[in-house]
Amino acid sequence: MKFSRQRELILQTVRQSEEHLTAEQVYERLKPENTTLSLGTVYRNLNLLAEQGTLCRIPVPGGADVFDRNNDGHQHIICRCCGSVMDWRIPKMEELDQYLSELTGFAVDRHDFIAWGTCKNCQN
Amino acid sequence: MKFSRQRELILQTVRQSEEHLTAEQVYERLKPENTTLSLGTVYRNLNLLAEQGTLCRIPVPGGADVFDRNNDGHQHIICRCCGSVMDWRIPKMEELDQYLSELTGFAVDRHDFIAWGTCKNCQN
DNA sequence: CTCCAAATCAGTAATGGTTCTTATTATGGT
DNA sequence: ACCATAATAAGAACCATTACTGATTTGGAG
Repeated sequence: MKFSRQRELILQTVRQSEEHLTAEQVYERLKPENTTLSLGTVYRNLNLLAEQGTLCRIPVPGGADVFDRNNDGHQHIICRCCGSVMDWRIPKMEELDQYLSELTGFAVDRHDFIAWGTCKNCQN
Repeated sequence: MKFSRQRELILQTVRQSEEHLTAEQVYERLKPENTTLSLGTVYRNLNLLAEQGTLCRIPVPGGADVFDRNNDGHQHIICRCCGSVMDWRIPKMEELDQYLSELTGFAVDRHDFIAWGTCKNCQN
């Protein structure tokens, strides 16, 4: 894998963000100072980094997927109202893959868990 | 909600299927004998039935959502290889929403859980 | 049964997120 | 400096899904 300025910028953008970002958001943040950057490049690199395990791609039913700097096993809670994505580490959750493999015969290697609700802010 | 022949056909198709079906698959099964049926109608009715709780819509990252006749709390395991979707009931999983609500401050009302792996058939 | 408003429909256009294609440019080893 | 390879920008293509349109069906009231 060759070094590329774009890939570095994209990785740093996700790493430096407190929130989870969509590809579009990464693009918008970088575009002003990198006028030739293209959205396709953002997607390609985010996918590469996710496959390689550097980042984590979180599928969001009904919306654009978001990318997370943390790749350790944790789960996500999405606010129906404002769309914010919160991380939460649910104990015993990693053991589930093993548990499911034994019981179902599937060779389970990962899972997506998304809880839906209303965040504290939006409850007011 | 008024009675409609189309809605009834769509519901029966999902109910009678052993597998989980995409909207497209429901459409393909009904189209031959219902030549004027349109895909939009299938989507609209599947959504209605899902909102109403009669069916369950399962989001499939990277593919078309599937619909399930069972709406009781259970989880899904998808084969990366053949795409088949298996149901599995994971104990204690319903309690998670309550658990998360207490800990995170979100008012959690549901969750999606999808495990990814290789089914027994495809392992050979 | 007939009339009518509301629900539903078929057909099709539009949307949005994402990937693919193509021709061009950057990278890093020799 | 040269060259094969990787990466890029730009935009077209793709796919699942929804939105829009004007026509049709439904079920209750008279």
